[in-house]
Amino acid sequence: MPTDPKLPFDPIERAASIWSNRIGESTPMKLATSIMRVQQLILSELDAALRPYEITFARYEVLVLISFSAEGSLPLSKIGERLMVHPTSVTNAIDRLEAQGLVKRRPDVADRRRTFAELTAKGKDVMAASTKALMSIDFAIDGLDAKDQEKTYELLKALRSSAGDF
Amino acid sequence: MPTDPKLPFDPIERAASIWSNRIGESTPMKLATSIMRVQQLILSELDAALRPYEITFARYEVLVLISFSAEGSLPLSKIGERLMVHPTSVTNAIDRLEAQGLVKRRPDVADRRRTFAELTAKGKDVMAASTKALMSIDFAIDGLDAKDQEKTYELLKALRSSAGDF
DNA sequence: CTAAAATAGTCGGGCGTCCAACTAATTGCC
DNA sequence: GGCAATTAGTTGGACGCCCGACTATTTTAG
Repeated sequence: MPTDPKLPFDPIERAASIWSNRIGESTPMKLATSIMRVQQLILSELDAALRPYEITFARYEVLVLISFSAEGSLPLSKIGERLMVHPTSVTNAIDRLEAQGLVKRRPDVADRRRTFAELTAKGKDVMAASTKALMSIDFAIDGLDAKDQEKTYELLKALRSSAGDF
Repeated sequence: MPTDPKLPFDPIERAASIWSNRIGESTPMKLATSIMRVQQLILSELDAALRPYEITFARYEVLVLISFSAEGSLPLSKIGERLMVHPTSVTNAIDRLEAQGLVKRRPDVADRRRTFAELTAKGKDVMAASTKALMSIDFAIDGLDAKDQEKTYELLKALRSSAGDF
């Protein structure tokens, strides 16, 4: 496997160093891939627990968020802001939830650009039942004790805030 | 917001407890959502750094993995196994990489079920250049010092292994 | 008071991930 | 040896996420 002589390093060696743990070096890429893998694990568990209710974790979050609101409804933009997802992702989620009869769109008469989303009776039922299901699963996160969970959370919080994520 | 009397708890209160930090309680869901957010942040940074090379981090990982192999090629099944993704994700990634001329499929004459993927010259060039790019970005992970990175990694490793992820 | 800028939401398209189902080929077992 | 079980890869479809572009409305500035 010949190395391009123009390059200031051996690409193979360099790439290998991303994942291999060179003594005394920090290995950000190793951590990055680990985070991605853990995320995949957790999301898969959550989605599996929610499958009987025919919703995903993404949609579950939307349901919970709406039910939180004082008035029982939320403008779509607020949802996107709180969940930190793109506006189009909110449109997509609300589309599906509405098609399932769990959520209803309601225009804002005060500001006609805005649209509220509110739970239907069925939406509230599904939210309650799926919350119960989520509480009872044996969670990957539970592999850590409460103290380590807290420690991990604090480390990730530091990471996020230094990345400008509030 | 009336609560369904059939339910053994107030769904709204219960759901709220997922995210709010009740004193002295472990909050696995809070950690779960934090992990998902961090993953999103990191992946977005990596993909942005790779955009000039017209590849994503998912495809970058495939390139690196193939270049690692002793023979310079890898059966698709091995790629999926190492990256811990579904076989269809590998097919998808290799399809795109092949369409870009970065990878070539080669049938295995010994076992005709299998297909090897190997880098083209262009694939090697892109791998080298994009690796260089990834090395030079200011990474969200760098918000933690080397010691905290290691600590986080160890915590996540414990989490993964207890979830049966090897 | 009007024109420019900002905000809210949607549509179309690209990408990655998974699942179910299917074909082809190889292994294993009786 | 021959048929069942396993393995490798693909196809089609569902979902979530983002981006760019676009419409409609409201704010803001001159």
